[in-house]
Amino acid sequence: MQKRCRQGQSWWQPKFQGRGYRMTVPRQVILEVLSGTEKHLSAEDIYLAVQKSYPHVGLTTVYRTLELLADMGVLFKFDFGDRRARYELAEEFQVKKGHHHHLVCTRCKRVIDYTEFIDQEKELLEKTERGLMEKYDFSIEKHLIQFYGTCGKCRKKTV
Amino acid sequence: MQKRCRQGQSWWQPKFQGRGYRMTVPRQVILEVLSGTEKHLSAEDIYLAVQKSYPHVGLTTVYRTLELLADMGVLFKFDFGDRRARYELAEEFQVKKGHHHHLVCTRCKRVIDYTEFIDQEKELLEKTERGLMEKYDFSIEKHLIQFYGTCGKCRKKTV
DNA sequence: CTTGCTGCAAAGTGTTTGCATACAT
DNA sequence: ATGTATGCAAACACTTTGCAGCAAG
Repeated sequence: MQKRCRQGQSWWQPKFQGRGYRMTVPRQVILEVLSGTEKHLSAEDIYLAVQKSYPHVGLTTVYRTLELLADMGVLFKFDFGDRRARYELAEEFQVKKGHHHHLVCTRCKRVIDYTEFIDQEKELLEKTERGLMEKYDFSIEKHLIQFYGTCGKCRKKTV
Repeated sequence: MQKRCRQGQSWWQPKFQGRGYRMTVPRQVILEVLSGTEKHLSAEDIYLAVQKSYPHVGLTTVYRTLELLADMGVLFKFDFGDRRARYELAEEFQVKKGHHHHLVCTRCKRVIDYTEFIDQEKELLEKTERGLMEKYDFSIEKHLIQFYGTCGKCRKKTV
């Protein structure tokens, strides 16, 4: 019933203008796709999703937009070991997901987001970051925590 | 003065035989290269190092050996965002480095190994792993922790 | 009207695969 | 002797780049 509101000025409008970038239709659509999912989309996933409503948008534009957004810190690029980059909107722009880390199955490449233990982690991470910044003269912007292993399904499959 | 001992049966000999794999010269040389460095080598780095003493060894063999070793858990494959995979011998086979994590400069891609706070981390990680394994029916084999930011040099360079 | 953005096609790059030969066990 | 391992060349798959036209501010 409810149609997409594309004309409405969203939170990202000022983010772009501030840097001299332009807000265009392809960029808006890509941002909407990223906003509307909880999955870890690849560039091609995004391209295909965009194609449904805007068939003329090219894969190149998707790549260029993703790079731009990553540079702006609006989204993060992940490598889960399946050869293609995966993208996820940064927490502050995610409606559906909060701060979480990843659990990656090394066999089927499935990725589970988990939010447990985040609070204890957070405390330790902040302490660690402060220490590292001082010792190595490094300004830390983000962290990555991932656990690798085998999911239940895969363990049952191959004995 | 001291020449390399290649014929000596090393720790990896039984590792290979146990699985029906064969110990060959290229594999030994690749393992030696990995053992003798503290750096995070790419496949090509390793290939070039191997070439110095064994010019006939091909890049393909390097890739295949690295994949084999990664499957065996003898080495880990990392992605630091510079488009090529980096390899590091697992702790138990590393002479020079103990357990550590990585600090990655997103500009120059330099990687610093740090060992601070590892003990506190370890405790928390173990607790987290136990919790996650139970909740998600996931057998965790390893974890990855990386901090991203900008190193001192790069911060000074571009204002 | 200026300059950033786009699509297309082509090029690039790290990595993988097919196949005949060589070699470890 | 048997089947794994190797090297070469070619194929792959994801990503990037060049360029002329388009459009946002």
